[in-house]
Amino acid sequence: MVRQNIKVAVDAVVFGYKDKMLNVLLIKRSIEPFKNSWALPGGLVLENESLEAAVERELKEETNATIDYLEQLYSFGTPNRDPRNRVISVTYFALVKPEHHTIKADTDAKDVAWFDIQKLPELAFDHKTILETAKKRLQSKLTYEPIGFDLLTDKFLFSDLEKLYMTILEKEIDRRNFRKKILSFDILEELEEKVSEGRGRPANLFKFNKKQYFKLKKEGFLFDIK
Amino acid sequence: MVRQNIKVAVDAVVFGYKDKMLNVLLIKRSIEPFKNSWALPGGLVLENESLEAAVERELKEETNATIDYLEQLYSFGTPNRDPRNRVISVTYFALVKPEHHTIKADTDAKDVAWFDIQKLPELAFDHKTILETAKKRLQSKLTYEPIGFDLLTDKFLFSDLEKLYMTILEKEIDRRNFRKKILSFDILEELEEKVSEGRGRPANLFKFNKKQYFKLKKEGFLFDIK
DNA sequence: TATTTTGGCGTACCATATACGCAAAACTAT
DNA sequence: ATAGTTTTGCGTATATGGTACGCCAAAATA
Repeated sequence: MVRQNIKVAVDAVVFGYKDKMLNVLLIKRSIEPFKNSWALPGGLVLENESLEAAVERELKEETNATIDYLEQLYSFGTPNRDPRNRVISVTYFALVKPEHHTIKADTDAKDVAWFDIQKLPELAFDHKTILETAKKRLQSKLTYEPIGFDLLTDKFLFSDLEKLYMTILEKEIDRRNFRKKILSFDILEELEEKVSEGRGRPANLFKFNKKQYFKLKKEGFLFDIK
Repeated sequence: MVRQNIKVAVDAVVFGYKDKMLNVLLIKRSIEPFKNSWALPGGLVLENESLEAAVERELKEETNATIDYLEQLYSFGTPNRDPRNRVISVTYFALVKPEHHTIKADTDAKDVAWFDIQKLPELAFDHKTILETAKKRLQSKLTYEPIGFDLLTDKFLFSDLEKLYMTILEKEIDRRNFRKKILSFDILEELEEKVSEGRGRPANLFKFNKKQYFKLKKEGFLFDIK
């Protein structure tokens, strides 16, 4: 076999929806290169570990995060993306619900933090590119798969869902048409509970019915929000 | 840095549209493991070569193919997908126009061949899975990007395009509505030339206007065929 | 000359997207 | 209290685009 000394790493772009803004989970590097820079969580794959297992392990080790959605994003392999060695990185795209937003609560949390996607610091390596790729994936996927629910609490208000879509897609959405469309899919469960948020008419809580969604999907239903 | 001995390979699923059927380019393995099995073209990435350069080099070496469209597909990294070593494969998705269908014409061609996707032989490693992933990508991408033209000759008949869509999407398409839709996009150039194919009324030749497509895309146009 | 085959244009209908009016239920200020 | 404001939730009208399909033209074949 040809002599080859390329290392294989995994990196993850972990999105969370916090304070009505899209956030990303970053870690502060404690070693060179890019010491003290912020970077995506990740690291080298172990000898006998699948790629997915590697991401999950790194996220657990570095951020203690609980992941609600995970999928492969893209592989980055430009020869000099890491100044030390040739490293190709298989990147992943992850979503975290608000109930899992507390990260590294057990140890000191100064080296891992959520960043509003609008106010990002300089990132190590080519992580800026990776993050932009992930953002595009999130935006397009939001329109044809119900992944928005993996960024909200189990019980949520319709206005939350609507604001999430507007924030991530960066455009205005007509409240009434959006509601009509989503409800027509018949994948939400309307709960009895009502919530009053200070002002305005109290709203009903909803729950995403995953089971129902997969049933409909199998029958040919396509989730589709313009 | 952690000790790690994982090899990095690239493999390509190369599609061609031949005899009104979707074809894939395969090579016959001359060494173990899977000696004499058919497999996707590919091989290990060289130390200082980008992933794309590696695919292009392997395709050139193994098949002498000229590629008209290339994009990354997915990375496969299950620990035991290669019985020898841990190998992760970054796979690519490629399209070849009919004018570039002749492969390995300069040497003996017995170890590389086009296969009708409906009549595939057994494939080495996890290449069957990779091919299925690629086929799904082709089917979905065909509906939202004008990649069908990279499977046709520069000048083509409308009926060719229509048959290509029906073949790849595996469904009937209404001739008249399909024509109306595509023409409404204003990305085709109607040539003066007419072609008579034996029987029936002679048809006009068309050309895909790539420049015009990118201009419209930049202005917000979305290619979309149901 | 009649028939078959493929090309090309046009129209009618139906589903869905989009725009937007309005009342109910809470809070706030006077 | 009462009027004004905010947010929720439902409904309707209209525009747009998908889909079904009729029809004729032009060439080859029988």
